[in-house]
Amino acid sequence: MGLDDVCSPGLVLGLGFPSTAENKPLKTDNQKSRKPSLLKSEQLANFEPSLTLSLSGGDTFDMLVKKLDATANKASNNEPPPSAADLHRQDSAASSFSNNSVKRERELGSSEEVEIERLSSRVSDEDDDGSNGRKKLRLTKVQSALLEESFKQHSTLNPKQKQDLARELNLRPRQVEVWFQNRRARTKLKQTEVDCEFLKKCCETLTDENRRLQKELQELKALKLAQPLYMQLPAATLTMCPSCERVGGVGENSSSKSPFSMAPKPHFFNPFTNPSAAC
DNA sequence: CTGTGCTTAATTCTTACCTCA
DNA sequence: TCTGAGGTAAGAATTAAGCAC
Repeated sequence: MGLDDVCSPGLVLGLGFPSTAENKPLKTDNQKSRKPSLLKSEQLANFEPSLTLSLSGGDTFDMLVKKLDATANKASNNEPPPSAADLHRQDSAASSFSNNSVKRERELGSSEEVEIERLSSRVSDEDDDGSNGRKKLRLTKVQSALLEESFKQHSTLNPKQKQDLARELNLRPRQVEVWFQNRRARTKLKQTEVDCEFLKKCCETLTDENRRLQKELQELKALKLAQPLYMQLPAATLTMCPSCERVGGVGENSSSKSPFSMAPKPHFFNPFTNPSAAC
């Protein structure tokens, strides 16, 4: 791998962002123009150059969609999930419910959402074994897959999307919301790790390059001192600084006839490809 | 069986932004 | 037009359940 492969001239710490607008979340009424900070975080969340959300278990996308459709239909018909294991997990998913907080109540925007919340609460009340410890929900594979699919389409949800997804997954909107929140956090963490690794590599490369150039400089200095004055820098061996494109020594004011003339540099300055640190 | 580390659902607090009086 | 209060959504930090080893 060459230096250019590791560090391109366009190196940006943010690693760039996709230009597509489709990943942007739909704005809610209260979010008509949510501003620079949000856009920035959205972009961070959406930018996953090396992170792909692949389907697990070797399922093709079509297979998954079929499975999800079937599951959604069953959920809407109150049919139990397919396997015994899934049944168990689904049950725990439906029954797990932690304490209602004032804050959560406040979050419930529509009456529909309140109704869903209330129905879900009912389930938990029925299953309540008397302990107040919070039960951890374990999402089924199907639920996770659908959430992932949805996350790929948009990393944030508007209230309607949340409602629909919650209904489809037989979860509370709050649970869908939390899942997306945590998913964004994990994405960001992963991206930070990737960025960190990338920067480490860049740092190592620069260090090596710097060491090499220092060595080269020392050698040139030593060579210069060792040569008699009349032998120093014959015109035919004059070298040109590729960085500033000026000929050092004798050919300084050379015209267009100069054998050392070069075409204008087509690239930006690149610390990884610039061969000379001595000028 | 127990301890440990990891994953992740859930909670709490903070921040940024918006609306409205 | 400016300002402060109140509300909302998202992120950061944290807690804790469940699981594998």
